[in-house]
Amino acid sequence: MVTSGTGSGPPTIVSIAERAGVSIASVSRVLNGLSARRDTEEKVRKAAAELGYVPNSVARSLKGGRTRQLTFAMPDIGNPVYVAMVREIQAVAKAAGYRLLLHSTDAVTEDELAVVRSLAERTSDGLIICPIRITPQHVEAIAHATAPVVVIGSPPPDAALDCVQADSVSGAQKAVWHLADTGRRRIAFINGPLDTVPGRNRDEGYRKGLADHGLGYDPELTAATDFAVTAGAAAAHELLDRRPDLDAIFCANDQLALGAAQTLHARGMRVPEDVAVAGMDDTLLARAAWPPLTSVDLGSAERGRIAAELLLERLREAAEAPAERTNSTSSTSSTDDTDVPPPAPRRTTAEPRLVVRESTVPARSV
Amino acid sequence: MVTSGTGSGPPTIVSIAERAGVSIASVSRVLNGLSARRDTEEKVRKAAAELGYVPNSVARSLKGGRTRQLTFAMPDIGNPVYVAMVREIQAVAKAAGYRLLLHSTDAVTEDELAVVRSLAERTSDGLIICPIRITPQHVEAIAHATAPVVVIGSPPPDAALDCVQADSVSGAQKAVWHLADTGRRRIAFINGPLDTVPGRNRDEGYRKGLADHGLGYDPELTAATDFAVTAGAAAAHELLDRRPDLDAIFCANDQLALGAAQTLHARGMRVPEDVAVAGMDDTLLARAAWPPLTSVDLGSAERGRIAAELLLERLREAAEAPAERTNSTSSTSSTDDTDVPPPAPRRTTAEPRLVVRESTVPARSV
DNA sequence: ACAGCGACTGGAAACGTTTACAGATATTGC
DNA sequence: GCAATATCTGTAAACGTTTCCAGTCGCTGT
Repeated sequence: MVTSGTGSGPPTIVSIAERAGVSIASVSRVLNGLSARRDTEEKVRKAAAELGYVPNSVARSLKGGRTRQLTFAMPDIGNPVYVAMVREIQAVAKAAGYRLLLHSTDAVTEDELAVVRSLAERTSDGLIICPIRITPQHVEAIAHATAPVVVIGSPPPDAALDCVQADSVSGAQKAVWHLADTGRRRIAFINGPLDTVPGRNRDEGYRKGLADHGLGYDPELTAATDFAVTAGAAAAHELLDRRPDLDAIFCANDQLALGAAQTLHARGMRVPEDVAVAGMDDTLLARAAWPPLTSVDLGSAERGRIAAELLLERLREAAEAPAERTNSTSSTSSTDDTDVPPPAPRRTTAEPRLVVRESTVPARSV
Repeated sequence: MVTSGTGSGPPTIVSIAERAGVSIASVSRVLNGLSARRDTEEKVRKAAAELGYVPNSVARSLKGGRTRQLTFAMPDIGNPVYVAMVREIQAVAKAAGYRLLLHSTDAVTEDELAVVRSLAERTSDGLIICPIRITPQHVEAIAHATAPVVVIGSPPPDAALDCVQADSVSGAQKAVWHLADTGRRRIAFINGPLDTVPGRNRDEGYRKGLADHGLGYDPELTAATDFAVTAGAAAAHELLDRRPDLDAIFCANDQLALGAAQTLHARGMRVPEDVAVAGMDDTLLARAAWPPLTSVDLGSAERGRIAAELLLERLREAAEAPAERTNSTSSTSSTDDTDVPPPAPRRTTAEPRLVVRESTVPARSV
């Protein structure tokens, strides 16, 4: 079917126009489904089919100002939490006819900012970004971005950004409640870095959870480290050395919990009989572990989906109200520096969900 | 810094040219580092900085014919094997200044073919594709693709495609050797679907491995199912019902192995004392399981990296030898239908690597 | 001071589309 | 059969860049 065109290179509407004996305008119209005379349409379709024509999306983007591409930037694709997001975002984007550009920032702030700024290159129509820390520079950059941006994470409350948050405070709280409810009293906590939003929030939830059940906060029962399996294993050793009497370990994510569980196994302690273990994020690791880990689903998948939908909505809005500033009268509105009439930033929060498995509650039926 | 340009819209080289009082050609040259008079360069840089200019990559692509984008298409981003690939590909692409487009095909053949064909839209400069099954249509489509394609997988031997293969035959074989070497005699096998390339190859490796050790092939010891945790658990139940005396279960991937291990736990059998378990792919699941799973690393990460490097090399080649057909003399070469002088397709195979963990060999030191 | 030369610059075309506009047909009503 | 109209078509401009080709400028050597 693919007959080479008149000249070199792939077929264009020009080749089609020549072969069909019509103008390029007619070709374009037919191919875009606008009305045309019967025989014109036939000639064009025939020529296009014979040449194996496929429209050049770059040229189309240049003319139309839209690339039909979205970008998702996250710290590390190796982390199952982000995988869940990618998956949902990809699905939503695909359904809406958008391609998805993936960007790994390796949790480097400079990189994250670069991604936001690169929107000015007009490589993609919008961005979903999942920053590990949200600095004032992030807020600044995102607020002035050239295209819609949705943040997955928790910017400071005064930042006027579209975002989809996890409620890790009440997530952690729920986990602690569950542990306390099932009779645990000396609940240790292995957290990630305290200078990150998730780290701080989980710490807060842990303390609240304890307080709700009249349990005291004991610094000896807590450890802060990296969000990684080996770090979890090491921290668990430390905690057990310090407080051999602990009866539960709550971990700020599943990786840490996995490490903790492995340490317990290695020390010959039974989970959950001797020590209960709970994690967070409810990744596939939680189901993979033995015993399967109780974990708090912070809704990664849901957040990804919501973020993608929100972004698409912003794009729709932008398409309807083109960002023209009508200089109708004189400069009545003296606010000349803020150039966008901001469309009420939206904050959504995904509700955390506790998923109880056998790492905290012994299986009833074998 | 971002002063709004003369007209509306984002700054372009035209705005810069106006502001600097030079031609757009000079602006382009300065911005691309070509030689210019001292004061011209200064004027241009100053104007560009004041306007906050960022080059429009779409226009650039249209002119240059390159998008600086690569596409990776795989069945399902949820699968850790593909995550490993994405990660490596993203890293290589990023280092070379390419963006990465991600495409989930959901293992639908039609979708895979569509991705290959969509290269004609010139949305990306090259494609890495990981088809679940490779049909003649795949081969056909890839051979005639408008841009370089690298296949991760095993096309039929006569297909002239660039590809990076896993050697799952000898991978499976190695696993069986290991089980036999450590004293197992009744080695069961839980496989994935037999009508896929991986399924067939792993079956072959299993049989070879048994034969190498003088063990007979017993259909009662094998099961074929889906590549999923629950499927693995169910299959293990079946096998144990049928042959309670089995002393090892080799699984065609980690998910299946995980399911099998869970079934063993649930039945109160010890791993590895009663039954050894081994998986394949060496995903993070293998490390997450308890006991950690012995697994065969088929080199997903490595294959991703190699595929990306190979693709980049093809792109370099294509850039150097532009696909011009010089009609110098008359049609001496009568081969008129094959339009590309094919540059010797390259087949690479990643060497499988057995990773021994405690699911087959008891830990020595506690 | 002038020819000759080199370095730099600006005009214009090109990449492949979409689309406003005006001009050319075909259709309708009488 | 003719005017009025509706429908369709072609020309040309535009999107933002890079790059070819002449042309201009300033410099060197004499």
